[in-house]
Amino acid sequence: MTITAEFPGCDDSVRGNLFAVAVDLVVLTVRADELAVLLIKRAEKPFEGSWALPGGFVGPQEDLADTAARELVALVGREPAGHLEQLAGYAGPSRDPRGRVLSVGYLALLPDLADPEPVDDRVAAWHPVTEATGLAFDHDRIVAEGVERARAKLEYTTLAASFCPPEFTVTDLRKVYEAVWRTEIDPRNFQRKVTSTDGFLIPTRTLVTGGRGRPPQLFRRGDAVSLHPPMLREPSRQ
Amino acid sequence: MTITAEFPGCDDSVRGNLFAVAVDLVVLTVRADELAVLLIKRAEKPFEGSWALPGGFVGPQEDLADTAARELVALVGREPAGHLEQLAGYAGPSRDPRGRVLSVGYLALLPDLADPEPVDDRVAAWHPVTEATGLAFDHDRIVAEGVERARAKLEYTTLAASFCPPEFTVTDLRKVYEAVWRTEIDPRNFQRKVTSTDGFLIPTRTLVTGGRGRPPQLFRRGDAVSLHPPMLREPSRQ
DNA sequence: GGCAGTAATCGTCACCTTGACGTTACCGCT
DNA sequence: AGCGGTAACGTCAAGGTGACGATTACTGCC
Repeated sequence: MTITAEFPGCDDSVRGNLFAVAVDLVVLTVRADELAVLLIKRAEKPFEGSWALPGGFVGPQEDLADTAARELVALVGREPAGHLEQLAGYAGPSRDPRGRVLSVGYLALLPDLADPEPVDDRVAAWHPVTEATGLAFDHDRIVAEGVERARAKLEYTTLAASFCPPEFTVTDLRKVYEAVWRTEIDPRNFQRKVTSTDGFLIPTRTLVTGGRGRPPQLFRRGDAVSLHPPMLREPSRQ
Repeated sequence: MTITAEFPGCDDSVRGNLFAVAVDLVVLTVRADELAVLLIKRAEKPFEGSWALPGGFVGPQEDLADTAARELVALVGREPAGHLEQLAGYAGPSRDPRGRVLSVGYLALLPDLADPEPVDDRVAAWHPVTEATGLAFDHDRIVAEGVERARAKLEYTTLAASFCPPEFTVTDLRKVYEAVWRTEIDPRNFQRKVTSTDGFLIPTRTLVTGGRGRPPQLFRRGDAVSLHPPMLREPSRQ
């Protein structure tokens, strides 16, 4: 197949230097009080047998966000309730031994789901991010940047609720923060902060009975997207 | 030129759907108390005569950051003192009529320079961001995202100093914030904030004489990269 | 030199947020 | 009913910030 018909007006250096473009997903969730990333075991070369981010190539009529959404649906089986945003592009000249591949990382934050089904005969599994090292390609770096993006965004957005099911308690939400930041947060101060922030949480006036202790209230996520003022990871040395 | 030799192990859908990859620069500076972006007048189709972001294709052995740095040097003539970071990837199927082109936006924050020289016979000029509309391709959107990134980063980083020359006064720095945020800031509170933040500003103990009023002190930027606690654009309705 | 003008710098105060931590409310269990 | 456990509410001091007054140190003019 020749491609010289394309890119009229561009010189040969462009036509001779084309890229395959893939989208790689950093799908994060909170499982067992730990931040976890969804990985797929590679069944073919290169990096056969290694764990890698799920991903795929961008289709002929697709935009990047389309590809990311399509792959996310393929992974979790349905239109997910969480959050999806672009991370960055990665295009090191030797990042893929098969040829010149540019990957666009996408970050997805999802509620904890059942164990994932195999995708295209490849094993998929959640891994705590602390143990997700030695991945294929440059996926270690992409995971690291995704995790750092998630950590930072919890500070000044309400995205933590994306890790929660449609209805959740304040404690559920606090455990998300504690898992993502790997810190402990005072439950009383946390409750004051999130319930006093306009539009973060909508009380449903229903209680969760059956557990030990005083039954907590259920909340739904509100319309607010940003936290003003933010909730800072490292306190300002007060 | 055939490309079927590349991408062993990938199916034909990959080989038949390759992208040219370009880097587009959103170069921002503060001129005349306004945030301005560096644009180039296109001399060829498509969008002949329109203003566009400076950019170019990624070379065979280049990483994206290499391309961005190379183009920035070509634009401003020398290794610049400011800041350069990746914005995002843009790959809409019809964003370039010549073919499938993925652009990776890079954001550069520079001190105010002399009027730019023409680049490759194309006119280059600073435009206030408020007037930078109707650009070629999807560059309106890329500029908007770059400006928003810059606005957000001034809140919680010391990047505002990237808009300043090596030595600058507190008022210079405040005018950067005011230009980028399009707000007015109380000079006394601003001075207290930036001079009390450890590592933001290093006093040079030299004064600028010749102007009206009390001569201000000159500062250099310090090692700090983040602002803790941040300086928020919209006050928390105090 | 003395004075007004101007801008940088320092100071003050009230308000808000937050960290630390005590107290009360409401459940299941025995 | 008593108890343990968790949720929810209250209290207080410390620190940061907005609003704004006061002071300082220069230039330019008379």
